[in-house]
Amino acid sequence: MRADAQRNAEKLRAAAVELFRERGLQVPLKEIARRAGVSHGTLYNLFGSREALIDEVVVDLAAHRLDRIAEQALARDDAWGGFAYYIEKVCELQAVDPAISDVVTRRFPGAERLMAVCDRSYAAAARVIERAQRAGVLRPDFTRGDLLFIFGTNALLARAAADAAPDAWRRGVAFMLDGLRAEAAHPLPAGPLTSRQVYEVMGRLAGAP
Amino acid sequence: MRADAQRNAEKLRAAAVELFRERGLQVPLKEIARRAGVSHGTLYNLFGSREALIDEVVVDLAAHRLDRIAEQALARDDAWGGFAYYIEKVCELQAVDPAISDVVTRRFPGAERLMAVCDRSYAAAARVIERAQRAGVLRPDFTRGDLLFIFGTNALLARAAADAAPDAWRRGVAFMLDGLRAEAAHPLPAGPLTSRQVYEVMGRLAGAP
DNA sequence: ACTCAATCTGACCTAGGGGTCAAGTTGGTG
DNA sequence: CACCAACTTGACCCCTAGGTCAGATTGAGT
Repeated sequence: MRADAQRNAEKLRAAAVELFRERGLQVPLKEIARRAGVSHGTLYNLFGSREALIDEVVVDLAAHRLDRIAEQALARDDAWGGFAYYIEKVCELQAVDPAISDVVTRRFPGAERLMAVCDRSYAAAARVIERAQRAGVLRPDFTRGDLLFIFGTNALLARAAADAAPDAWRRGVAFMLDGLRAEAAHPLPAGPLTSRQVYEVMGRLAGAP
Repeated sequence: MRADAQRNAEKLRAAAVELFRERGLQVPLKEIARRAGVSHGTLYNLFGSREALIDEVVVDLAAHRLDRIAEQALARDDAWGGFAYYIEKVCELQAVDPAISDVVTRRFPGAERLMAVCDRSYAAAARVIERAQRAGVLRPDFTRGDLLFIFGTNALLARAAADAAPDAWRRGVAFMLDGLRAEAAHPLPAGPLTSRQVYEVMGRLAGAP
């Protein structure tokens, strides 16, 4: 790779990470190129697709932060505190960083590394949930799919409120958490979804056809 | 108004109500014209704007249904049952009818009659909430703004899940309701929003710039 | 049946995003 | 320093959606 290409790739990565974190993973690629000060043709030359760019620029960032949250959640003594910590921190991350919000929420089938991170994070979430359920503090009818829907809707709310009321999401999450405690549980009106269904719904929630 | 114009207006209203209820209030106007079998120019001639079309076609429908739900909620003896009924039924309506979902959610400043319906419905919701709070069954820190956010996020989830899992929204709403009971309440991490903030956020939640 | 205003149509304009590629520019090697 | 492959550019294509308007058409009054 020639030196100028190297430089341009670096400028593009920097611009991409900025814009992704400001406005989410769907920012127009042309705008990234504009901020980087290169032609959008160059962006396509060097990366080929949005997914490839995301894979290079966002994945490690997201992986690191999500792993850390799961780790700290599991490190807490009380299972409920760990569960609540996990949900709150992930939601906070979503509110603060639209890029990560989209990682949690959106399905990008083209971004392989990103999908791997999602899977790992999902597995960690499952551990947090199971621990809380075994301890009898989290309602037993709560599933990983329900967790994803919480994140999915929180992502949308937090983004919508980012300017006008940056903490608005906290109230919704708090209500939800109070409803997830084992002692608050009343029977659910509908059974759990298959992971196929969850996948479908998450895709559409984030703007698929 | 000439007879052919009358006929076309009728065809357009019929097509609009169909498409609005199938896919929400943002369906392309050209598609409505196509289904009505007229040119989109005619649609602009006869109605002028999307808001005007909505005002003619959706408002009464929505008003009637929303009023009925509020009425029946208030007719119930137990305040909690009434509150839960109200939320469940509105959310169900959102799941079943994307047009009404958008009425509840979206701000259409151009549609005067629609805004009036929203206000009336909002006032009815306030009565349901207050009654439940006075009875001590609904947590006292719950506000009308929180209710709108529930509807706003439910609208998005229900629409995303419409095909793959038509009842998915029920679980989320049930968790939420369990968290809204007075006896489930733990202190909230953030204070209530001003109505200005709620208005802003709802606007963006439904896709404003 | 004639006339003309009311009405309809569809080509055309805007703006925006995704994506491609011929032609021009330039890094770096012999 | 000359040369060529690597690289960059921006004009161009696609599409979707909103919106306008000159000219063709047609309802209905006489």
